[in-house]
This record gives sequence, structure tokens and C-alpha cells, in this order.
Amino acid sequence: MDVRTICLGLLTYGEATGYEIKKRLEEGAIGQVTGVSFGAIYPALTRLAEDGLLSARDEPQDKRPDKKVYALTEKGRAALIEALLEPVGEDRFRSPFIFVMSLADLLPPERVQRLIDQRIAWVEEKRRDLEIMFEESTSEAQRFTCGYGLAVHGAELAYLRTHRRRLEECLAGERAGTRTGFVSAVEGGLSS
Amino acid sequence: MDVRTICLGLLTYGEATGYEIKKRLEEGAIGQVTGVSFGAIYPALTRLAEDGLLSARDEPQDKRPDKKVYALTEKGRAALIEALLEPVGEDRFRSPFIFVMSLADLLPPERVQRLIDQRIAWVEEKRRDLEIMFEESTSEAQRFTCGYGLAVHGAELAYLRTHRRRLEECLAGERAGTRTGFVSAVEGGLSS
DNA sequence: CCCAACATGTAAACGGTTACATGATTAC
DNA sequence: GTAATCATGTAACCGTTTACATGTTGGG
Repeated sequence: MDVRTICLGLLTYGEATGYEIKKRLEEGAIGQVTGVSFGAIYPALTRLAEDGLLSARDEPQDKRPDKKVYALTEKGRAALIEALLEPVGEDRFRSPFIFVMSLADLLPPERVQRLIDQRIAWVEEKRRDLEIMFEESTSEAQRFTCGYGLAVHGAELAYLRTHRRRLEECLAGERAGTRTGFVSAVEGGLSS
Repeated sequence: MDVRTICLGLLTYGEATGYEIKKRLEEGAIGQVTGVSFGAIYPALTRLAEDGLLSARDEPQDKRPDKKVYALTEKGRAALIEALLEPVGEDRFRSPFIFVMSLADLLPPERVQRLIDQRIAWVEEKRRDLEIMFEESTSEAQRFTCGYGLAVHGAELAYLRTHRRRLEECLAGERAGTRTGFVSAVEGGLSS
């Protein structure tokens, strides 16, 4: 999803400035699966307005710099829907954590343990955020999105907790002289 | 994770050519969370060899172009471990599908239904791939990685199936005149 | 007193992908 | 015959991030 479509999408929730669009992104569930910085947003908004997909209004503020408030035009709404009807691209998931874990044999067990602990804390936080977002959602579609994240991160958490425990047992086993691999098969088998 | 670290990581499974590194990436579980193209791999390998992190050997082949087989040096292995001990970066997840779903209100229900169906098919395929990768894994760390994907995608699948059904009911309800939101709350509550 | 939030914008740098160039072999 | 696999490499291009430039207000 390119910056343009993201901006159009965020503006369906009402008119906003570039700054506010960034905030909606960061504070909403959509920000979990998309991300753009000011350096990309501002030029995109300018072009979108030039193309007639957005209306721009200058709002002078005293004691603060002027605001440029953008709103979807009919043409913009049509362009957004058109974009949403196009075939969706593939997910793009980059996880340094999982990459490092895939090479865990090379690392001291304490490092792996810490990595998992940090990850658990991070996922827990993410889930807390998502719960708040879920409550604050104003549309079914937004609730669907938050629910998605909650479901996925819930499973992640369960997996991590199980394997953290397994790692602990292994370390204990090593001290006791019982050598076992520190990570073992997925519980419940492979099929679901 | 930059190309260099990825190449070093892939070479811990044994010496390989640039072409083979790409294959390991695509066919292994690590490819699910990292991705690089030839255009990035080849220059990276050249530089890595220049820096003494890899040894390069030219293997002439008859009936085929020459191979450049790279292998980790001691220095390279040390550099990799050093990189793995550094603080891991954040996940970066981009999902056009979830973005579109977050704006599902704007779309015809049939479109949403199809999107979910396609997604289910895609996740099912991904899971089949991961099951094979799990079976073929040679280390506990690799099994951990595959198991991770299986757990997460399993939850995703369950969520999608539930919500697909709900959407169906909603459509049926609409035909019968009973108006309900097409997506509803996450079953089992929000906490876990 | 300094930092965070508010507010917009530009330019350089970066990391990467895509396309191109080349060419033989094998399997359908 | 034609597509896929094997095999390496370069250059142009692309979207984004980072840093910079500028300035006010309010809270700790």
C-alpha cells in the first residue's frame, strides 16, 4: 500500500492535517500493518490535492504555525475505492527476532532466554494497545482489524510462553547432566 | 537484518553460491521473515569476501557457468555472532490485506468475502509449506522458527474462518431483513 | 531550563528491487 | 518450442527514512 492510498484511507475518518494523519496511523490499528513518515506524507498530500483527490484548506492559528487541513473529495473517495478493489499485494513481514532465533544454536542460552522474555513483554504491550484500540473502534471493520491482531499475538504469546518454559527445563537438565535440545516440537502436533 | 548478516547466517548451514543462498532463503523458514534479491546478494557476497568474512572459491563446471562458492571464515562466524548479540530491531509488518479490511465498510460485501477466501487459501498454503519445512529442519532453532509460523498462522486461520462464517450469516440476515454488523467481536473475549 | 507536542516542509542518503545482459541445460 | 533451472553481475530506479530548517506553547 503506497503512501497515497494510506492517506486517502486515513482521511475517510474525517478531515485532517498531515500531522494528524501520522497520529491516526500511530494510534490506530492500521498503523500496525502500514507505516509512513512525515517525509513521505507531506509530499503525498500536496500531490493528492494537486490531483483533485483532496481539498486543502489553510487554517491560520494564533500562537501556532498554520495548519493545512485536507479532506477527501468525491474524486478522492472514488480513487480510494478503486484502489481497494485492485488485487491486494502480498504481506511483507520482516522479523529480526525470528531471524536471530533461527540461529539460536550459535548463541549462549542466556541470550536466547532474554530474547524470548523481551519478546513476551513486547507482545503483551502490543496486545494491551490493541485492546484499547478495539474498545475505541468506531466501525466493524476496525474491530475486525484489532481482533485479528489480538488473535495472532495471542497465539504468539502462548507459543513463546511454552517454549520459554521448555528452554528453562533444558537449562536445568543441562546442569543435571541430562542433555536435550532446548527447543522441541510444537505441542499439539503439526496439523490444526 | 541487512543482507550481509542474512548471507552470513545462511552460510552457517554450509558453503554455498549466491544462487544457493537465495534458494535457502526461499525454501527455508527464514525466508518467511527476511527477503533479499540477487541484486542485493551478489554485491554483498563480494564485499563480505573482500572483508575476509567469507572465503571464495571458483568452481569451474562444464556445461554450466562457473560457480563462486563462498564459505564462512572464522572471522565471518565471529562477526555473525557479534551481529546476533546486538539488540534486535523491531518487526516490520506490512499487510495490504489487513489495510483493505480495515476499510471494508467502503467495499461491497462480495469483495470482502472473496478477500477473506483468498486469504484463507493463502494461509493454508503457507502452513502446508511450513509443515514440510518443520519436518526437514535440521536444528531445534529451525523447528522453533517453523513452529512459530505454524502457531501464528493457525490462529490467523481460525480467526478468518470464524469471521467468514459471520459475514455469511450477515449477508443471509440482510437478505432476510435482519441487519447486523458483518463483523462482530472477537470470540472468547479480549483478554487471554 | 529543557523536553515534548504541535506544525510543515526539503534534500540527502539508504537499502533495496527491477530490469537488463548473457548463456547453457533439462524437462515438458 | 518454450519454459524453468542454473549462474553471475550491473545500473537504473524507487520509496522511505533521517536529518535539517524553523518556530511556538506548555508542562515537569
